[in-house]
Amino acid sequence: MIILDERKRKILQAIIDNYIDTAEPVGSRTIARKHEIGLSSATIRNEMADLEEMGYLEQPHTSAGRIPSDKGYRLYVDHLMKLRELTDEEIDYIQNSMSLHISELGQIIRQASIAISKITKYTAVSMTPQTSRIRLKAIQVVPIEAGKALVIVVTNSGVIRNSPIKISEKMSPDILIHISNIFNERLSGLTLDEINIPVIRSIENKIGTSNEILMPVLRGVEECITKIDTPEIFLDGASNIFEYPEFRDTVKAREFLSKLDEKDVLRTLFWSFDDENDVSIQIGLGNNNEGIKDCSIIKTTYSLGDVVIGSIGVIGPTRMEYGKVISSMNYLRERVKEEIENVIGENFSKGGR
Amino acid sequence: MIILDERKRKILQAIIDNYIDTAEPVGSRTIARKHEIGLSSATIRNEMADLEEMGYLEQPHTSAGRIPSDKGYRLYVDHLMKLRELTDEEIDYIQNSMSLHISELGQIIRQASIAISKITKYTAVSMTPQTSRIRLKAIQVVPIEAGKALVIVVTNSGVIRNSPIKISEKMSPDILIHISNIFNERLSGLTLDEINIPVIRSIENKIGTSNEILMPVLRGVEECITKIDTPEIFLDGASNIFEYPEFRDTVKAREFLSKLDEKDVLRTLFWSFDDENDVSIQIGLGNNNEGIKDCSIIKTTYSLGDVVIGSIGVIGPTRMEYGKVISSMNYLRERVKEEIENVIGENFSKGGR
DNA sequence: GTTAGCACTCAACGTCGATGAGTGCTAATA
DNA sequence: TATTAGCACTCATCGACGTTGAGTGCTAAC
Repeated sequence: MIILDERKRKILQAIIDNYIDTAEPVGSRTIARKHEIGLSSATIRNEMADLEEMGYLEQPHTSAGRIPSDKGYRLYVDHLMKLRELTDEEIDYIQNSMSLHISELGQIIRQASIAISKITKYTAVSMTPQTSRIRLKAIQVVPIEAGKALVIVVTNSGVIRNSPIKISEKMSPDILIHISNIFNERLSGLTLDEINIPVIRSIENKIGTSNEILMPVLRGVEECITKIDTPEIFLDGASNIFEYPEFRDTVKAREFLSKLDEKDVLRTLFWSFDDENDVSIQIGLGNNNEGIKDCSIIKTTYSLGDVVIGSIGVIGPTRMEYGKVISSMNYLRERVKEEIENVIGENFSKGGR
Repeated sequence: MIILDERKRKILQAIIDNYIDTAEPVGSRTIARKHEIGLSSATIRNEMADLEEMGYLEQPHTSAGRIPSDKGYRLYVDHLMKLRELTDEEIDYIQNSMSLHISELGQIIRQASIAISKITKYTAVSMTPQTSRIRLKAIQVVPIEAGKALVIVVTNSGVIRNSPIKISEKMSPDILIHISNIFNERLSGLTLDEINIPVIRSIENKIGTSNEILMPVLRGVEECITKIDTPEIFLDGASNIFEYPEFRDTVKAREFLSKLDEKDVLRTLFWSFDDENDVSIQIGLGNNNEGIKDCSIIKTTYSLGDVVIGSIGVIGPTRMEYGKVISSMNYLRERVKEEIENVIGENFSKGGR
């Protein structure tokens, strides 16, 4: 099935390119002049009327030019758009910000988020998932000073969390090691939601409930797990939206920024569209989302084996420079992959297993 | 020295109260009617002319009412203003958000920052200091799995940082403990800037440079120290500024938000005025600071012994509800103190020693 | 010392006509 | 049959202009 004849495609592409550039409704004459299609404005006018009828264009009011509809953008993104190569400066910038050799995965993703907000001039959102598939890898109890120790939990998604606890002053390091070993033996390899009452009981049985170290350590482990399981969301470059005329109205800007402050909304949005490709795109965010309904999200997800470790997205007006954002994301994705492999030293793959 | 006679003070207070409330220049008639001063508008007009001459008031243009000058606000804050009691809801809110029993100091301060931005409806800024007076308290190297370990550094300001390192696969836990002990012995008690080449050398001598574990651990410690020394700044409730008519202009709002994104500016501002009292106030942020020049900062600093552990501030238009913000800060301060004592279990004092 | 009265100032607001970009339709053209 | 020139019509935008009303400073009376 052919979608649109060649001429209509060319015209639609020209219109959308122009609109992305100027944010002004584009008229037939503009297209006839600026884009080398050998047609008069009248002909283009007829084609535009057709395109509107097919739902690819809209008219803000009778005597204005046309603007693309969400359907129009979709076609544009899927078939018409040209990817925009990154400039040398942009490549340099990404290289630099990704070669800090940060050791924690969350930090790498955050860094990438900052980079993409800088390069695309849109707002970047980065988040960690809340997933029951994360497995514990190691648990350690480490003495800090008399009466104080640190519980440390490491997961297979590369997250490290710690929680300070108070213990009896006369607790010897040997006991701590012993307890660490038991916790490790019983908990490591389990996913977060496999840790339940029976498992805890089995630890209690092994150590003995009377042991005064058990409770603080348990509480410490619990706190670490809570921290791991508490999804984090970061915004970078939120004030970039002021670049764009669609937010020149304070009310609009406010609604946008307030919406982004509602982390749960953002989370729902982010995981609501699928991610079959490396980079997936949601055009138009629907009517329930006052403030961001005329926005699009372009996002990518990072995994380690079959565990999702985080996700980065760019949110901006539907009139977004899709070509540029997508190229940036693709490139950044490669760099992040390399960096994660560097740090973890394991194989990194998109999904699969 | 008496500052202003009783009548002028009453009138000034009434004007500032009114302006803080409405954001509109206030005229003589408004004061005569709304505030029970038994004077006619004409008399008040004369007094207002006096107050303007003395520099406490300003006139946006000839036929408008008066607005307070920075000097006026200063007098207001120091002598005229009434503290506004917190409502039961506000107290409840603070109690709840402070009783999560978070174990890390940075998190407690962040939590307090979120709370105060919610209650005051202004933007809250929280930051950790960059100070050379922080001392290391403990260093530990903990095995995670074959070939991987974690370096953990704890400071006397309650900050805990970790850094994963790669080690030889056949490294035994005993050696790690041994190395931990040496690092502890040589580094704990030192301030960050006391850790220099000779100190490192002494560790090398003790362990022996040939030891293949030394370098990764050193690098891990270094990374932890960098993390400790990297000041963090958080903004909460940045979109609150849209509440206020002085930012109804998109340009203004944008300048404000962009300025807050420049972390170093914020840092400089924050530490540029002194903190003799629990809560200190800077009225008007000067002309170098486009975007926030007509703003005030109200801030408080938290210390543990003689080490500053963090600072929380509220930034908003000079026309700020000083009474409310100050009460909230005072109350929150008490709660944070309690919470820190809870966690640390040591005495907490403002500065002194 | 206080107040009533009055002339004057000036931002804010609404009205109104001019302007111009853009459309749809029709008739002429290739 | 497809394309284009021409024309009447629409409608947002913008500047000019007069009105309104809040507020002032000053003077004269209380």
